[in-house]
Amino acid sequence: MAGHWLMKSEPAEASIDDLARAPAQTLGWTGVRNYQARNFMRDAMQPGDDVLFYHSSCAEPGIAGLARIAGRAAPDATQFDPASPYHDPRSPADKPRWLQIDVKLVRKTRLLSLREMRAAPALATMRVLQPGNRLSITPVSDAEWNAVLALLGPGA
DNA sequence: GCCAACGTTGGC
DNA sequence: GCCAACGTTGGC
Repeated sequence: MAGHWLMKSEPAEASIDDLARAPAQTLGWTGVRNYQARNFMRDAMQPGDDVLFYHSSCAEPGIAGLARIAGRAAPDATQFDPASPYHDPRSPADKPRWLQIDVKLVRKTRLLSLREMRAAPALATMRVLQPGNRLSITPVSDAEWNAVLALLGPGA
């Protein structure tokens, strides 16, 4: 069975609508600058894995759509771009420190708000809901994935 | 290896 | 804008 993940994005930077408008409805997930999240991309994420696309740091945080991992982890070019806010001068060119992975839209859903997620007992175990969690990529269990789909409702 | 200082995240 | 939680840095 494919793995499941929740990936956070600030909609001001990359929203579910940006993903829908992207060529092949696919975006490279760049800008991850946390080792744990990078290691998920490098070691655990597989093409075909399911993704909950989560909007963070915005007026209505929550799950905004479903997506899928569309490739393998590869060096994130923004780390070598001095003009990028994600530039990392300490990353060796011959041994890139940061990775990205392609994410392809499955479909936009209704917004499953953070408030609604917190209110759902079936989602209480979700990593993203744990106090103090800041990871931008977190694993999602089969049960959590199914519970999210059930909450999204028919047609989701 | 410790740990204080600092920067970032992200909901509110 | 606030602030708590967390990760990273760097001096020692």
